[in-house]
Amino acid sequence: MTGMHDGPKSPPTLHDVAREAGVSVATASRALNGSSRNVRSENASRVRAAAARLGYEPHLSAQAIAKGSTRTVALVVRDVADPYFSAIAAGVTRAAETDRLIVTMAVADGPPERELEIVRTLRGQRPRAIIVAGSRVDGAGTRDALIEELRQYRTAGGRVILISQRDLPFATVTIDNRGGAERLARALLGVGYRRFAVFHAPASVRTSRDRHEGFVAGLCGSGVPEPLAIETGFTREGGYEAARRLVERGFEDVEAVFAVNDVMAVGAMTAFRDAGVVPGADIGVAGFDDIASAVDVVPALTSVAVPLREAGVRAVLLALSHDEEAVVDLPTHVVLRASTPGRPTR
Amino acid sequence: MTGMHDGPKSPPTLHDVAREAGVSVATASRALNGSSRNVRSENASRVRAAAARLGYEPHLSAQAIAKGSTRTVALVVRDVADPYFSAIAAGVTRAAETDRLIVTMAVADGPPERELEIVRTLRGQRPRAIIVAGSRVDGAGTRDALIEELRQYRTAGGRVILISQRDLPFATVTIDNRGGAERLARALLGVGYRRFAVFHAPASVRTSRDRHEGFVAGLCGSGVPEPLAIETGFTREGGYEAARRLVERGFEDVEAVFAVNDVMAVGAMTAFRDAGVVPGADIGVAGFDDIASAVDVVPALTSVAVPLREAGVRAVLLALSHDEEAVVDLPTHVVLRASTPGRPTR
DNA sequence: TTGTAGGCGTTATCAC
DNA sequence: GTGATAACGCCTACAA
Repeated sequence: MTGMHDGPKSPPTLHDVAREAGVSVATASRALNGSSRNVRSENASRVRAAAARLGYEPHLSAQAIAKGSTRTVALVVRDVADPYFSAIAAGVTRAAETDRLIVTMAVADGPPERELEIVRTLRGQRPRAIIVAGSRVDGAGTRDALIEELRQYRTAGGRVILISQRDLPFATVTIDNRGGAERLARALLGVGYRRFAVFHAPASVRTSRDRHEGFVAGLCGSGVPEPLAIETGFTREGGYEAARRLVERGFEDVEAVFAVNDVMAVGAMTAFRDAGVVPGADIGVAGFDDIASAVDVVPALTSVAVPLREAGVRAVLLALSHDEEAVVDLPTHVVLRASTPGRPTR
Repeated sequence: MTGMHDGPKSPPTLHDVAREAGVSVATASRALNGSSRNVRSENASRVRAAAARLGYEPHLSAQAIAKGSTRTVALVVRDVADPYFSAIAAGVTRAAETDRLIVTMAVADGPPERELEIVRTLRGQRPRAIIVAGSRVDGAGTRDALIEELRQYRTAGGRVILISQRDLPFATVTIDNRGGAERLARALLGVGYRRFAVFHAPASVRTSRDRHEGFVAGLCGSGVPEPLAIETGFTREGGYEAARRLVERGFEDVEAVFAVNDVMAVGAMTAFRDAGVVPGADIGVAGFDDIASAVDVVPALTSVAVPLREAGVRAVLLALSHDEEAVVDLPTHVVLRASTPGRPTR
């Protein structure tokens, strides 16, 4: 019996491995991680064997401080559970894995100041890159502070990648929100709708604003009236609420609604149904994002497909590149489905 | 002009802060992190001011190696984009934030060996805890290796938390899959269904097996025939596929199907519709998990609600506790909706 | 209360 | 090729 109460044995160190293999730490280090070639192959295998026997795993923090750099990428999202962000996160983790990067995740839901605070503490990790998805960098006074914080991080050698619109001096993966919404408007005009409502979030949500503006732009010159704008939350409940309000107001001739994202659109469809209005038949509904469930909802939701996963992947690629202000533009495309069967052009 | 090509200035260190404040590193360290009280308040504020001026942020890796412990929690999931896992992840990040923990995320989709490999490299981070959600620890030969790996990690002072079934000697957050499925079966019997099909994943997926078994158990003694079991993938496509097969086989009298998770159920409903079979009316459909969209799908999906977010929160709490094999049992409850309006008991 | 010095686990620089 | 040894940025006795 070797002792019944050993307590937490601390993990084996490189030192232990070296001793076990009968070589110096330097050699052990080289055999396991270093530029490999310069160690006698017999010793190399001795070391590897010893490492395996001991269950040695290099202490990443120690490596980080010795090498002066980490293999960590920090991802900031507003809500992991939201399909929009989780799709991006999936892309990020996927790409990170192939490049042996570690992904740390921070959630910035609270107020905008919170986002600033998060980025600040994130810097403590000394990540190779900070990827900010869907920030409300737009928000008032904190905006400048956040930019300053990110800039400082960058001059300290970090990479900043934004997934949003290209309006900040950082590498950015943009999603063609404006263009997509514009094309969606044209497509809806094409199937005969003439009178629209737009369910949008407050103007501080840049994504919402861009999609809204794009939609209006797409209607331009068609001679149809300005769409009815209803402001609400950027969430499923927001969409539900807005639809309820539209019903209460008696529709005001609206034939189709464009909700600036799919979860809002889905919420709206449910609200319509709850009010006895049949989406698709009584009123057209379109969203944006083309989330997975768009196709399983009834009627299937017309939307604008956004390569979210791809955005995550590209963000990591940008993180690895060295182009400080590179911009990757991701296309979006309209997907017409049963929720907008169209109206006869009278 | 101070030089136009400064290059990446490395981030300020505690040393810099100390110098700027005119004190020793030790004092600076104490003022910023240490037991605080024992430093003259004037010096303390000097240091804090200097830190703020320089934009200093402590190097977490350095702290980790100096203190011999991190504030990191590693989360292993099978797919971030899956609402099941993203809900758990949301809970984990939420709880981690209130405890100022850093969450790193790893995705274990590939083969089971991949999971082993991931846990191994995760150990390199020396995280306080490794939380494994929905692992297929069941899978054959790698199972023992994985257990051994986790055990090793634990004896090295790490905490292991599993979110799954309680069949491994580690702290576990359990979800009452069996019980939930059992009660679901009874509820469906209660509204009059008598002939069932179960869409389930291969037996190696423990969650699927438990729900399947629970459902069968719930039927027990009611005199209804053994449900028709159709094996398929644990995904939306799997559900679609299974439904298609059931339709092809002419239903064999099946009045309601139980898909072992909601995304499968949703896929199944779409498949039924595509085949001209109206879910709810022509055939009952029930799922498990009660994902957010269950209520927006048509007809609204009968399901078993699982406190996924809560599971994530509790996992972090367990990570902070010191009970090595604690078990937290999370209840599930049946939610009957329009997808199972019931059949007359003839 | 403050500073000095040693140590944490690695890597990198030098001699050998 | 290999082995001492000095970093890396921080914390923490210990001493002053």
